[in-house]
Amino acid sequence: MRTNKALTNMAQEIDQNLRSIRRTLRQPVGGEFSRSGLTGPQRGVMDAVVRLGALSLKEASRQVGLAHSTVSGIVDRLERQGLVERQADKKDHRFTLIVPSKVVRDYVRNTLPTLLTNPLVEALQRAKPAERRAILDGSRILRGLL
Amino acid sequence: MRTNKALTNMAQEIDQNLRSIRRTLRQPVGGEFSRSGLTGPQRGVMDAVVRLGALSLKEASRQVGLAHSTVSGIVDRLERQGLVERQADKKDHRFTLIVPSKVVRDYVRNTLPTLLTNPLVEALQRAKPAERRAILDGSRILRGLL
DNA sequence: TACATTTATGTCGTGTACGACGCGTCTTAT
DNA sequence: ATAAGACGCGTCGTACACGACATAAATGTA
Repeated sequence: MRTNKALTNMAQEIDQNLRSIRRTLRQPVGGEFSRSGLTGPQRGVMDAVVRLGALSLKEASRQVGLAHSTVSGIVDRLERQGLVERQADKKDHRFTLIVPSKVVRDYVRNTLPTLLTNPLVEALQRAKPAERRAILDGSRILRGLL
Repeated sequence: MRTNKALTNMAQEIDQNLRSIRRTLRQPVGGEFSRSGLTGPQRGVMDAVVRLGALSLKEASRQVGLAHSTVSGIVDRLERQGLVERQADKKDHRFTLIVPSKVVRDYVRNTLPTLLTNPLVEALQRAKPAERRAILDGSRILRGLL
């Protein structure tokens, strides 16, 4: 089976690439806001919280595509850094609303646009249109196959 | 900036796709060998160990593309399951050789080819040639840009 | 109304994943 | 020959990441 050998090699390279990509994206970014050293997932949650103003854990989990238990931990750490607060929902006591802290609200009020400094977005900006398509298509196809 | 908005959306979808892919690949696979429930990374290390017979932690780390501290932990767990053993290198005492346990050696002796059941390889087998290229290219380009 | 079911959180256990640090070991320059 | 540096490994602290479970609250049903 010559084909299988080739596929195995291809799989190996794809695996390496994915790992490398993931590692880079997980890195804390140094963009104005994240002076405090936000990690990738933390930035994702902060982004959703700022964008939507206030959201439940469930909703946050949906927004970032992670299990609610994972997001719960991330919010724990963001809370410890004073970037978000947890509030019980007045209407439905099952919900915990995650809201940006005063510091963050003030910051965003003054310098909104800076939030977009995401390594992935930056990479896409550097990319040629054809490259963007290639990346998007590749990720879509692989995901579909799995 | 209309372009930025589009890029942000694209980044978001790519991020989702990558996450979904990663999640699937990390899943324990159910293929003969992994009756004991090996996880993805564990399978990766086992694969390298079986393929090369014996290798240092450094080499294993290079093979799977993970930090040595990460691989050390993985080997810990494989060791606990009796799948590999650690041996001090006779020549150079700095090295720890990771070798397959007797059980594994016997198993491999009898049914070698079954090792290749990797979800990524399976996905590639299902894929059309053009799709394979798309996946490979996409991952290469994105990695290059980061 | 009383009770079962659903729903949203939180917590726990396990397994990655990394960088920093310390220790023992080898190599090399003096 | 030995002191200085490089090297490999193990461990620690931190942060994901998930599923399973427990809890509390809302909703549906008899």
